[in-house]
Amino acid sequence: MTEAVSRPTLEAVAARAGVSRATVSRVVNGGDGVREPLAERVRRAVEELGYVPNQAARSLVTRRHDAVAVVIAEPESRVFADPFFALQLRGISKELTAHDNQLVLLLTEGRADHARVARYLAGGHVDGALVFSLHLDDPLPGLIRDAGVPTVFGGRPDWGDDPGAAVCGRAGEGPGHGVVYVDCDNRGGAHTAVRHLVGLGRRRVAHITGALDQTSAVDRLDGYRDVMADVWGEDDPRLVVESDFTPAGGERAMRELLGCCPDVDAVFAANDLTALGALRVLRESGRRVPEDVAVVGFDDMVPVAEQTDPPLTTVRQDIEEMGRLMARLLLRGLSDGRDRERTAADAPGGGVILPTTLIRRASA
Amino acid sequence: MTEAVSRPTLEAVAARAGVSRATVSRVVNGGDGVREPLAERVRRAVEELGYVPNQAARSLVTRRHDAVAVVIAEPESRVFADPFFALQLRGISKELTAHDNQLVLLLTEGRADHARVARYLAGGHVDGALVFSLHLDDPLPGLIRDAGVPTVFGGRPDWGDDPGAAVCGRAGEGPGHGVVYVDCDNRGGAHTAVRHLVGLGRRRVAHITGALDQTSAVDRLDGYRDVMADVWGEDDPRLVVESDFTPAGGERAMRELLGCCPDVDAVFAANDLTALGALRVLRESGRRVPEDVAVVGFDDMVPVAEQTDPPLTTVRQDIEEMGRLMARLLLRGLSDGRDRERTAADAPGGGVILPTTLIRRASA
DNA sequence: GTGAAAGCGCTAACAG
DNA sequence: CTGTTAGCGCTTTCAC
Repeated sequence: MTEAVSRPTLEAVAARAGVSRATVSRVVNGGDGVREPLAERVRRAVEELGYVPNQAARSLVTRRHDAVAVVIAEPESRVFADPFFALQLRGISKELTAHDNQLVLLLTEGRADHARVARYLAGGHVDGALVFSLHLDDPLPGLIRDAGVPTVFGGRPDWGDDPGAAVCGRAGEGPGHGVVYVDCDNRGGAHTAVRHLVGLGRRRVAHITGALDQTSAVDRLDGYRDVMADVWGEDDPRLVVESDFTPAGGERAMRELLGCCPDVDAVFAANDLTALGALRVLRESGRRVPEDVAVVGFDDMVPVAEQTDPPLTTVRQDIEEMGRLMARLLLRGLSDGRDRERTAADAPGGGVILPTTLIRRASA
Repeated sequence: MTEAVSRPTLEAVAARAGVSRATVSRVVNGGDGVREPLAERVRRAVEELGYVPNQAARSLVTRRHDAVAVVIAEPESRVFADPFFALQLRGISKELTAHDNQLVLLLTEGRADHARVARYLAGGHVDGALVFSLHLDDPLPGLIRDAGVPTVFGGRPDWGDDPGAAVCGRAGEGPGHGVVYVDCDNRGGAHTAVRHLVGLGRRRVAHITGALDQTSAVDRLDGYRDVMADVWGEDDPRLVVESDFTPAGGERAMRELLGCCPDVDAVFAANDLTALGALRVLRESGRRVPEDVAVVGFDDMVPVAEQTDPPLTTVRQDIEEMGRLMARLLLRGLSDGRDRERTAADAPGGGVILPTTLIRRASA
């Protein structure tokens, strides 16, 4: 384990280049207002000494860190079971990197970690935070809001704006005014999925929900109900089975469904993993997909959806883009905040909802 | 997006408690050598003002950051396709959190990012680095070594110590002396897998490799060859098919295998995802598993291995523990380095190899 | 035990 | 344009 070595300081570079510290600082930070011969001398000195600015010293005076915290509340290990989180992170990382910001990852395992995260955020280590508020009763969003750090949420927080916001636009001014979040159009995606099944001539369309303590699951359920009510006036409650976004949960729910409604001819699963479980049970029960029962998923986790038997028709959301967008929104907010003093009135609250698209494969 | 507010300083706390800044500093940092009545006054002032130390100021003088970088080189998106990386991160995060260290995540998408990472590490923003060196020809490990930051590698680097090191102990002094890494016993795990198949009476045991530009894949292949050579003196090269750790790759390889060696009666797949693909092709071809062909995987990604048909027999490695161990080793090295000046001689180089175990399910 | 004083390395007014 | 001068908020000798 190599030992860290002490780095040269601005002072050293200044001495070597025969200029003042201020001049070196100017060159290092863009070089505006330094005449070429001098600037070149400084650059050479920087090069020769292998000078790298000390970020701590810089932050101390600028009060900027060029770092953003990503907070992932993970009471259940489900987050790690599907690649959702990884894709999101990748999108975030790309955007942050493009703007020379670091990504500080804060993983929480439960209540005990909340205080730590709040303290960290309040401690002004980072310029802003990207928070995934996974569960409806999560106290974290509140704590974070109190910490007074610019924040963008991933997924509609339960106290956020109304979910029926304009696709790919700003949501209206709701109770959560001032809250910024990015989500996909869960409700609209569910509409698309269910309408597609209905359009296929299916009459007994069931829904296996996600974990209903997450807004995404609730919104998808609402979307399902919208269409069912629209088409048949009222829905058969037995066609809705609560589950939890996992393959095992999907299996369980599908079994329950076949038990109480053997005439089911279509299933809208809350996500691809759930659909995977449902497909397995359908096969076991001797049903053909899509001939006997059509199945639609949600997410379009490509490695999953393409590999199922038959390949899964699903509602695609661009997860990586969501991550990227969250980061972009945060960084924009930060630079806006720096350009001019911000008043409470122009806080750019609201949600950005990304569109979804139906990917037709063989299962429906 | 809430605006950040300015925090109280040490000075403010000192004023409120009626003591000097030095005293407050002492209390905040453990409180040794401050008499109780005073200390209590300070604590109350801290509480009332909601004081949180400014890390930048602290780092500037202590030269410590209590932060560790995690570098993940990800030229291919495969890293995100399986939960490997997430589990590893979780283990790391737990250990770092327990020691009040932050996790700075550095994701790289290609060569262009290497310089950035090297610069960041050299910039002294973090106390150490945890690096996953995924590919044999990766220049990153070298760059990082040059950056002079204490580092622990995840997975044996190609220029590291010899792979046949003692299980769960320190590896010998090889060419990569001074390099610290954590890996699982890839070769030994392969031995176990292949011996198990042989013990089942299988005579035509094939191996579908992982991406051979990663040491884990090479070591598993070597382990396979060890046993084959041991049992039959020499191996049939057609029984080894190169693949890439993905389900699609596993399918392709399995098809190739069935084409050239239709008499194959066992397959050792380089990981569970590969086994998944192989199982699919075997089923398609009408072969029964394990009756006609026995299959063993590697990793024991539980959500994958338990859900295959039939459930997968596989070599388990404790991924989360690997992450935790990497962090522990790094932190230990860091605190050792602080306690006393370190000489080159006592750099605790070497690898730590975690054991693997065979998990018997139905596929072999 | 406690306080006073001296910086850590850098940026940002302000002069020149 | 360039240099001089003050700190940013904290820790850490060093006196008392």
